[in-house]
Amino acid sequence: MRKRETIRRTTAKEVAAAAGLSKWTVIRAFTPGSSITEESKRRVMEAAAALNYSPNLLARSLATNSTRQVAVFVDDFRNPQKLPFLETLTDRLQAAGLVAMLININNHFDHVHALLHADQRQVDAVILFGTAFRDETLTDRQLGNGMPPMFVLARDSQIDGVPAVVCDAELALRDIVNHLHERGYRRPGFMSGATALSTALRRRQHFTDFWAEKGVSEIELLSAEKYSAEAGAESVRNYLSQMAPADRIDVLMCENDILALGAIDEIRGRHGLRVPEDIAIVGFDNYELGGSSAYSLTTYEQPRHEMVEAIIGMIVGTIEAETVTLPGKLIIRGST
Amino acid sequence: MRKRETIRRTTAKEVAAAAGLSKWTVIRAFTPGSSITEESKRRVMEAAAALNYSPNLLARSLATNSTRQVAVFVDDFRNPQKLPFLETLTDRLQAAGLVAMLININNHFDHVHALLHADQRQVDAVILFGTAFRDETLTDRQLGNGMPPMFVLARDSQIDGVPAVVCDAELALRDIVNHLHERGYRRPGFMSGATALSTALRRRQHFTDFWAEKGVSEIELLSAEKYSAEAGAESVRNYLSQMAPADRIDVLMCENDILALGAIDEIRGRHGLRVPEDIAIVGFDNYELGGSSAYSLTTYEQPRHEMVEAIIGMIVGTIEAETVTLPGKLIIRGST
DNA sequence: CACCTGCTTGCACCCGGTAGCAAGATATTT
DNA sequence: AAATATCTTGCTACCGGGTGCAAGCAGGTG
Repeated sequence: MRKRETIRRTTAKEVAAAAGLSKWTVIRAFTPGSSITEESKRRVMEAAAALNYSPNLLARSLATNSTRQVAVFVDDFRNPQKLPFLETLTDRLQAAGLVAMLININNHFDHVHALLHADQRQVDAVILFGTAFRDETLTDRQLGNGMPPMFVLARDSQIDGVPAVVCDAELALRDIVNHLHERGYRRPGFMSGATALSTALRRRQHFTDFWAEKGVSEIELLSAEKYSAEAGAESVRNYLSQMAPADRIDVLMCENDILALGAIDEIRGRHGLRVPEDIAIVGFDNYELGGSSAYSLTTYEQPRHEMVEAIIGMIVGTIEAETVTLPGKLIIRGST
Repeated sequence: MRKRETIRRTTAKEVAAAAGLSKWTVIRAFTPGSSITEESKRRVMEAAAALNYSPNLLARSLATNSTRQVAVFVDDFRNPQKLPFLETLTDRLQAAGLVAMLININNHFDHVHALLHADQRQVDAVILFGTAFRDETLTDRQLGNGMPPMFVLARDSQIDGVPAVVCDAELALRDIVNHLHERGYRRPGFMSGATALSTALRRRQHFTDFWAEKGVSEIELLSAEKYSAEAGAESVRNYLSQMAPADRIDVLMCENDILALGAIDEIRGRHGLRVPEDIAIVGFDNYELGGSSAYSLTTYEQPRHEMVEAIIGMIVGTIEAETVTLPGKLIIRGST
């Protein structure tokens, strides 16, 4: 680890010697609310400043059985929406005196590995950010037995007893379908990115249900497999090549903005069609670039700050609910 | 911390009792290469499995003075390029048995705070990812005195003795300028996102120098203050509104793809100009969306994987160099 | 001036591991 | 079979703090 082994950090004991007090008094000076005279505190602080001392959080964590570290599991880095979420999440965690351990869940490092690792590091909580265990994985009794509490962010929890914070999908899809219906669209399509995911299924289900309420029962289903612009484009390409112009959908809702942007590119570029005149497009997430004049994408914004505050509330224990569902905001732009 | 205080994890001592051995033997069973009989190891492993034991990495870190945690400082979450970099970085760190602590540097939590915090958590290294201390901050003697080793990723180091891994800016700008010159452009402009940053200045300087070699000494300088599509668009808007069409630049190099995408939107949308016919555009980073047919942005790709491998090599000590400069790749598309 | 109260301070022991030594057990040599 | 070499195992001490108790000390009271 390059040099680190040779590094000598000052300890409370050394500060104590310098200040002519015991190490416990030094620790008290650094523990708010503990009983210590002003005079001793001053002497400790002077010595500490001279020696550049600060308490070893590792040792403290070991003794107090609380690390104030939170593992954040992420398994999909393709969605740029993750970045502002990570920004808000790290910011609010830090404000709450916590720190994020970012764990990349992938083929080499799966959920079970990651959870075991996080547990070994004694994290205070695990945030499953946009990811969830598959049901099968759960048969492992790795869970429960003293594992750190888990929380799901921005996706439905699939595990009993694991709370989740989500954007209200029912409200979102109702708003979207109402808007599309008002605009006069009647032949809707839905593009999912990964049909196995519960969030995906939920959005699609609500989309279908609300259209049914409007008397539209036929929903064209496209599937992109991955959440990337190319995948979105490819999915549209397949659809358009199979479908006679007269039978085409007049509006396509994409499960997220990235798919939507890829879809728009494909519709305009390779097929020379217009958005929204030939096919209208709706996304989900309000990714910055969708708002640019090139795309002007109608989308739905998740209440990022509120969601992050809620999950932190769950972690620190001020919120008890099992599931927090927060309303987002429909952003109407030129693509519909 | 919700429940965590009541959680009881099994310790080596308890496993020892169950297996009828001492705690040291239990620990040996979990320490590769230590001297222990097959029989004892089997008994320990059985007891450990039954009790669901795994070693406490916190305690180990305290005893070995090595946490295998690396703090990653990020201060700009606007650039989507950060996300694939974070993906690669976390993946490779995990493969090396390290884990990333993601720290958000912002107004509430500045570099000095963050460094102090990282140090208190005994991280093995700090990666300044796309961020660097300003020179003034360094007058603090907070550095050096046993602080964890720091490494700068994707930006020039501004601190003596702090190694950096960067994409070769000289090579990149030479390739870009050669390409633009070949294509026949002769009136170049350069848009920076934050002129205070050394990386920005460096790219601009090379751009200017290589054009000078081609006999073009006048470079129009635009400034966007921030790295966002809007900022890029605004900067172009200001420029176009001030400049008579005849005097305009014929190619604009933007410091990164996000600025470039904003610039393209603005040029096409509000001004009805064509890219590349009226103004050609070059970006930097090869952000996925720039490759879409809507933008088809000529750009330069940083060698992400090599850069990440290099910085990890520095951290684990297999690479000694002070600065590693790696060649990237010019991606020529329709915008030039 | 003795006595009680309450704050400070030092102490033994603990958190859950690691390091290195020495005794005990086993294997090898002569 | 005795002596020696090698491997196992348990132990003490330690990493750098935190906890609860008891002694020390101050101030206030009768």
